[in-house]
Amino acid sequence: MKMKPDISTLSLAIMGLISQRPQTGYDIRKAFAEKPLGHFSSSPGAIYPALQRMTKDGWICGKVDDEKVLRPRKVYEMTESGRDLLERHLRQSVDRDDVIWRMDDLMLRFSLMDEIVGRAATLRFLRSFATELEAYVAHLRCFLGEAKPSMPVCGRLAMENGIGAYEMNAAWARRALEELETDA
Amino acid sequence: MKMKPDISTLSLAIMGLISQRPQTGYDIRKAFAEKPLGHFSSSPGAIYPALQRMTKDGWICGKVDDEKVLRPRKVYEMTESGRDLLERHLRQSVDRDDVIWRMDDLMLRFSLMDEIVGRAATLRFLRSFATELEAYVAHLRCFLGEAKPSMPVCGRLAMENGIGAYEMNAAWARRALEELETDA
DNA sequence: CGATACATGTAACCGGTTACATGATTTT
DNA sequence: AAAATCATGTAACCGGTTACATGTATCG
Repeated sequence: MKMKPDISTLSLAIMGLISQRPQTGYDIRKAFAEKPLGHFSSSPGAIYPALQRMTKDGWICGKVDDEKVLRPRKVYEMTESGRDLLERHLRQSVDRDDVIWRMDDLMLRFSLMDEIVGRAATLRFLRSFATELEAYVAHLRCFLGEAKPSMPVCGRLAMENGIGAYEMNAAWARRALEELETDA
Repeated sequence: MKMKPDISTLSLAIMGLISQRPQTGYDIRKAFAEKPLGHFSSSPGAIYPALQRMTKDGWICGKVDDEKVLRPRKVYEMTESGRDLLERHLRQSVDRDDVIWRMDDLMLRFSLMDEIVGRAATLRFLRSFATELEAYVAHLRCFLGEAKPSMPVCGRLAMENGIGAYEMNAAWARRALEELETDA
C-alpha cells in the first residue's frame, strides 16, 4: 500500500543540501531549524545516524577537515554513486500513489531538480504532476458526489478541504509550468 | 520542536471510528483501506498493536462477541475515560505549532468534533484555525519577500506552493465558518 | 473441495524522538 | 572565568512497515 521510497525524505533533504555545497552535520541541523518550509527534524538523534547510514551506503562521504583533534569536524559531500542515485530519484515520473502518499517527497524533489537534473526534467515533472493531480481530483469529486447525501456536514467539509488542497497543487503546477516555459 | 500529541493520529482516527459505532479491528482496517481521505495504514501490524495499546491504556475495550471459539472476534468500543480523553483532545485550541507540524491531526479533529463535542466547539476551532493560518501566512510572505532575490526559481516556486497551501486552508476555514454559522 | 473473504495476530526491522553526554570555540 | 554557541554523538523508547502465521465462514 505504500512501498517504493528507496530514499527517505530526510536523506533526500540532506542530499539536497550537500549537493549545493559540502556541509557538516551541524550546518544541516541549522538549515532544517531555520528554513520555514519542508519540516525536517533538526535533532541530532535524527541527523547524525542518517549521515552514518548514508555514509555506510556510499551515498556521501565525510572528510575530517582538521587534523588530530578529539572531536573531528566532518564535512560531508556527495559521492559519485550518491549523485547517481539522487539523479535517478529526481528523474522518476509522478504516479497516483506519489500524489496520495508522498506529496512531501514530490515537493522536495521539485525544489531540487531544476539545479541538479535540469529544466527539461523539471518541466516533465510538472506536467506529470499536474496530470496525476487533475485525474485524482476528478476521481475524488466523483466519490464526493455519490457520498455527499449520506455524509455529516463536517465530514463533507473536511473532504472538500482535501480536494481543495489537490486542486491548489494542480493550479500551482500549471502556473509554474507557464512561468518556467517562458523564461530563460 | 515537535512535542504534545498525547494521542497519535492513528489512535485518534480509530477512536473517531469506534465512537460512531463499536467495531472490530477488521472493520477499522477496511474503513482505512477504502476511505480516500486521511491516509492511515490499514496493515494489521499497525491496527492490532494500536488496539492493544489503547486497551492497555483504558481508552477502549474489546468485547468478545461470541463464546468459546479459538479465534475470538473482538468488537471494540470507547470507555468512559477514552471518551473523556477524546473530548479533551478535540477541544484543544489551535496554535502555530499545530498548523506547522500537525495539520493532519487538525483536519482529523475537525472531521470528528461537530458530532462529538458540538457545533460551538467546531466554530471556535475554525476561528482559531483561520487566525493562526492567516498570521503564519503573513509571516511566510514576509520571509519570502526578503529571501526572494537570492532564491533559485524553483526554490521560490516551491515556497509559493507551501504558502498557497496555507492560504487555501485559511480560505476554506472562512467558508466553512460561514456555512456552519448560518445553518441549523 | 478449493477459493475467497473474513478475522486476528506476531516478529524482525527500521528510523525518528527524547534525553543525555561530551568536548571545542567564541563572546562577555 | 563563565556563558553561550558550535559540534558530535549515544541509548532507550516508540510506533509503523513488511512479511509471515493461523484460523473461520461462505460460496460455487
